[in-house]
Order: sequence, then C-alpha cells, then structure tokens
Amino acid sequence: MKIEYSLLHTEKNTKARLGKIKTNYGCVDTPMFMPVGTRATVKGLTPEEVKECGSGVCLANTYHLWLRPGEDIVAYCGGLHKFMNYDGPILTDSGGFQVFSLAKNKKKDITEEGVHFKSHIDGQNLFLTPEKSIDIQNKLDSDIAMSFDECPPASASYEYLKNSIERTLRWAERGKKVHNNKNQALFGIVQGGAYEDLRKFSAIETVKMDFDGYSIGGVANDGESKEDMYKAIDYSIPYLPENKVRYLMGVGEPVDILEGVERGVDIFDCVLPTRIARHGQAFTRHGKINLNNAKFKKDLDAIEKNCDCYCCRNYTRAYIRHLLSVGEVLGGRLLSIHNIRFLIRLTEEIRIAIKEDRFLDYKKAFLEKYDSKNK
RNA sequence: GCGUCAUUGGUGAAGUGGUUAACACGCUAGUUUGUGGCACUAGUAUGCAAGAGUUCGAUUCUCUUAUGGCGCC
Repeated sequence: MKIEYSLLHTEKNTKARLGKIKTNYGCVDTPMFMPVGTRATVKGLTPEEVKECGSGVCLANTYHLWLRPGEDIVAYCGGLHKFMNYDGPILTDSGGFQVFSLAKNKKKDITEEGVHFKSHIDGQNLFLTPEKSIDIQNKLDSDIAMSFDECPPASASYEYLKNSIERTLRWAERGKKVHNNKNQALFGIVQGGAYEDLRKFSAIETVKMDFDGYSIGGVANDGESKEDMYKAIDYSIPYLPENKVRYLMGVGEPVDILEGVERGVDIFDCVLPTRIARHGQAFTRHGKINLNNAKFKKDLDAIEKNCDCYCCRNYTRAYIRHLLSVGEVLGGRLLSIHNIRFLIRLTEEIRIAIKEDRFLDYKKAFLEKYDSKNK
C-alpha cells in the first residue's frame, strides 16, 4: 500500500490538526518533525539513535543518492530501508531544492525539459528531469516521494514565479505519469511565493492531479521574511484537501513549527537541528545556546535539565564544550541527538495540546519562555 | 670571561625610519530553515625585551642592561 492519512481531530480555536499516517513501515502521529538524512544517514547518528529521538520519518535526498552511490546500487542493496538499516518510513526529496541552490543561471539552466546543474562533487554537467527524479525515487524505494519542482528564491518576481509555478505543475504531471512504485506515495508541491493568487492557483491545480499528500514549498529560503513564510502557508492551506497530509518543506525553527501547526500543517523537516549541532549550538526552552561559548567551560548541568534525550541524561555542558573545542565528532553527535529530540518533543507536546484544544495556550507559554533569551 | 647572533600578540611568525604592525593558527562572539561545503561572518598587539640617545618622526639607527642560542678561552 501507499500511505493512509487519517485526520483525528482539528483543534477548536485554530486550524491545528491531529492525525495519523499509516505506512508500510509503521504508523506515525502528526504534527511531526522529520530529521534530514541527505545521503542516507542522519549525519553522525545510527538509525537506532534516530529512532530513540522519537523520530517517525526520516528524509533522504534524491540528488545526492543519484550521484553517489547511484539509485541502481541502492536498489541492488535492497532499497533505501535495507541499505541504511532504517525500518521506519523514509521520505525522499526530489532534488528540487538543489535546482534552487545549484543551478547558477536560472534562466539558462532551468528549461521546460529539466534542469542543468553542475555536480557539487566534481563539477560535471548534470541534467535532471521530472521523469528522472521520479524514476530514481522509485528505485530508492522510499515511502514518500516528492514531485520534482522548482524552488524559486524568495526574491523572485511575480512574473518569474507565475511562469515557474506553471512549469512546476507540468513537471508534476509528467512525474505522476511515470511514477510506478506501488508501495510509494507521491506528493505534489505548491509554490507561488508570498502571492495569494499564485498560491491559490498552484494549490488548486496541484490538488486536481490527486496526489497522496501535498507540500508547501519555496519557503524558508534566501532570506525570506517570516511574514512571507506565514503568508505562503495561509494562502495555500485553504485549497488543500482535509483528508491528505500537508507538509511544509524545510521548516524549521521551533517558532515556525508552531506557526505552521497553527495554520494546519502536519509535517515538517529541517536540517537545522543537525547542522547547528555540528556548529556547536543547541535548542533549549529558552532559545538557542552556543556550546562553544567560554561560559560553559565549567558548566556541570545538562544542556537542558528536564530533557529526556540520551545526551542530556548522560553528559554535561562542560564535556560537550570540550568535545567541540578539540574537534571530536562526538560533540556534534550528542548535540544532534539533543536537537532532534528537542524538536520531536515539541511536536509531541503540540499533539497533546491539540488533543486538549489548548494549542494557543501552549504556543504562548512556549514562546514566552523561548523569546526570553535568544531566538 | 670574550666574541657573535637574536629578542615582535596566546602561539608560529612577516615587516618598515613616517597614515590603522602582514599572514596563519588559537581565542572571542555571531550566522545557519526541502544540507555541495564541521562552513561562513566579524572581533582579537595603543604596541615590536627594558631603559636612554640620534631624528621633525623609531618597532626599524646608536648605546646600556636583561634573557636566550652559538663559538672561543
């Protein structure tokens, strides 16, 4: 089977939704956060550690796995689950984001047929099409595949966006046509920047194609303001069906997860918890802290006193600071575990709050604490 | 004891008689939102062993002292 989403409850005062997704690799509750494992690994962590964080779904990336080791190798090794030894659900991104980050000359490199890239590894010229992206994802055998879209920068003009979302719709159609993995869901992606009519058009047309779930894309990039991000969600959600999952791509910060949930988003993914971890930073209830800071040299507390993650149960800030300062990989590993657990715990608490129809109170309490120090 | 060469920030060091003493590391802080990049950005010696002199001006020249390396008795 593909996936099955059931909407269990909509919060009384907001659009926040409690739901459940059934997959071939188990059930997951929504709202939820998915850690990113671009190259078939959540950087530094074993699948057991990822699962211990409470993670339901894990991400992997079509573009990266296409280059190395290649989708045929992954297929030969039994598909992504077996290959990376992860028995939970896996979602693959389509490579659309790499169009955004790697195609240097948007006008020249992005054609109707597909997108020209330069490999970030050796600079060789690559060409990715909707058909190719879906074919790779079929072979990777993830549980959820994403349509190949263009993720335009926030600075894109109305005119550019208009053409872009029309092309993304045609790409979605082409991808859907060749998608042939019976065990894999395929999601459509809504684009349109912060323009109400473009989001509406993109959403309505994407929904017409009847995907297994829908994403809101093109947010949280290129210095986009938070207001624009929230607008993008607000303008897209009303046109998405109630009985399908809604995925806000690439988000993110605790604040944005709360704002997304309030607006009716079910799932999130973001590199932030693992990336900032490798750079020494940790999420806490009071905001982010930087464990590189000298003030933690003799700090014998856990990163967070009441956190139940493996890191906080066993290690002090002083020790983690030491690991970071001498460049030991364990520092980043422990912080990754903490940060992933932090976001997943946030979604766990959000689910309870939705169930009890007190999401706004929960959000307010969280933000009051979180804003009190650092953002 | 004599001669000789050195002495620049936390470290390794570049450099010049004249505006803000290069660079690297380290250190300090910040950034990071569908991960190309444990990356990026910024700050970090009011002073060039100490003192005196020459000079309009000295970290740069001269002398004395201190410390250290090397050589000779």
